[in-house]
Amino acid sequence: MELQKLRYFYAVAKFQHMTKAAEYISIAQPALSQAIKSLENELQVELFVKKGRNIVLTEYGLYLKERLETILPEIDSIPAEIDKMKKRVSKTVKLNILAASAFVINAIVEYRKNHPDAVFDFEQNEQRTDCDIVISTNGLTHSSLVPSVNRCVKTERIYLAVPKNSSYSPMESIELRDVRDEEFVMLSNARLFGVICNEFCSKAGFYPKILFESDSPTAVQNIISTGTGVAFWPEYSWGELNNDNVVLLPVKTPVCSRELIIELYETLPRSEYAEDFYNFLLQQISDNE
Amino acid sequence: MELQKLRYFYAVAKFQHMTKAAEYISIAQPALSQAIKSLENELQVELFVKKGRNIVLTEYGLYLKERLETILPEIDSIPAEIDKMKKRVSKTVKLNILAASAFVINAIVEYRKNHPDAVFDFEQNEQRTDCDIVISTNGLTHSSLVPSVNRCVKTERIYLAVPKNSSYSPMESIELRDVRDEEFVMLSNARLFGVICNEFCSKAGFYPKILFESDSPTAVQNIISTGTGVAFWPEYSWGELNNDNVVLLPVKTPVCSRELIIELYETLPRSEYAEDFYNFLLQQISDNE
DNA sequence: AATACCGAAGTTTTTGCAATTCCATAGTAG
DNA sequence: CTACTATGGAATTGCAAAAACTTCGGTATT
Repeated sequence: MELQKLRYFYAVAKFQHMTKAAEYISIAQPALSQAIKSLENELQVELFVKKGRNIVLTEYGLYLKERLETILPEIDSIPAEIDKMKKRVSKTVKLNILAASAFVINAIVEYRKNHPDAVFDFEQNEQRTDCDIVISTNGLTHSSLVPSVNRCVKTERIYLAVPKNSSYSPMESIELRDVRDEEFVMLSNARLFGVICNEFCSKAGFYPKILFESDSPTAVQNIISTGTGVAFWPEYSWGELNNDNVVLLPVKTPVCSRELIIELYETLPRSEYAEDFYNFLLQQISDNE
Repeated sequence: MELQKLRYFYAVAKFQHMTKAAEYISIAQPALSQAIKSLENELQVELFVKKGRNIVLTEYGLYLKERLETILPEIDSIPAEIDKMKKRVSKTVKLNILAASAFVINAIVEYRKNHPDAVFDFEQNEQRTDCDIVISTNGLTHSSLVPSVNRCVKTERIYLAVPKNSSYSPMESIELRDVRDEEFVMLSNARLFGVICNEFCSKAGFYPKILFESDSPTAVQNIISTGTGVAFWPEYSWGELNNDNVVLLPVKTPVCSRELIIELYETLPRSEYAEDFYNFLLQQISDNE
């Protein structure tokens, strides 16, 4: 019961005519006769009977034809579907964003304005290695099996966000130890960022009092803007800060920054937009400076 | 996209392991590798990727596997279904009953008491030629393409049915012309039988007055039994007459009879019960005598 | 005479196997 | 902790068997 024979059979069943069917599928007529006979042999059933010098379907042949009526289109749709998938996949950029997710999300939104057919597969997974673009930081040990084809290390300054109505807001910059008694808002799930910030504080000689641990930069903004606390705010990672009630102050000492590592990989299948989006990301960072 | 390759692929997809799959489907591992590669080539897509020293499905492979999950069982069910059909068909006796249908129906009911799995395909169609058993009469021109393997011609006497309360009922037999003024009940749809009966009357020198034309022997019985008419009643064709209000009289002149021709054919596929039922039919006629 | 299916012989393509190679992991010793 | 070795597992190559096609000729139907 090979598929080809079933297709042959189906053609003959439709034409009810060997020669025409053979012509249709572009093989010699004896080959077709043989194929049908071998199929009949396999099923141990007559599929056609001679009627005059033509042939007609038997009860069994009719049944087989009806079954094939649904099965063959089903099978034929597979290559087409896979082709569609291929197209979609080639337009997909696989991202592994271990840091600076909000920044990348903004970049994606911006990028799609000019490339509306681009698709982004966005993950945060230290294990995953088969991505086009990985963004990590100096605290992370993301080890890919293959070397990146391009790699950019960007120093990201980390500001102190203070409420506008606080006494700090008019300052140009600040010493971190000056806010040692303030209450801090920290990101809970961005643990790595939390670790770094704690290190800053310990360099400044204090251990921060935690007012609130939140999941989202937005929540951090909201809490700061109530005037009840301060927070560290990374230059790029959380996107632009556009809240009139919060002010970002550079920290004089200690040096508050971290390294953003943006890597481009050659994946298979080749992603059409990967390299272009990589360059777009770097440009976005430059524009922010 | 041959079915075999798809099956091979499916095995590999299930095992996620070439060698094990090759063992499972009983071919050598290189053959399997080649088959998969050729499938990948046809679809222009990688179906597996190496992971360490094993292989795992790609996105495309996963999709193909899921599709096959429904398609393969669908195809595999076909031979089984055809086998079932074959069994059923072999137990079917194809009848073409151009005369004596009631008689045959009784025989079928009787026969199935001893052969409950026998199936009867009962038709009345002068065109149809691929039947196991054909019953016709001397007035019919049923011409099959092949000669019958067995043939039995039986003379069927045709009685005159009269009401029990009529003056004819005590007689042993009757001259047809004696009932020339009676009103007749004729079968309308059994046109051939009607023709014969009209011939009998014309031989007897009269044209019968028609009281009623009916479709069913039962209706004929009912009408006769009201005492309002007489009718011709074939010896076998309409089954036994068991009605206390009607009496069957042999007709002395003209000779009232017709020939029942019962033929057995060799059909393909071979019907298991055809010959046996043929003999049963003949025996039923003998028993009636 | 024309149409249409079937059969036989020869050729090409596909499929399968065996031996081998290549690669990645795991184990082991210095 | 590095390096050498063993092992598991897939890919490559070369060759044999089987399947599928083609051409040519045959036979039956109209």
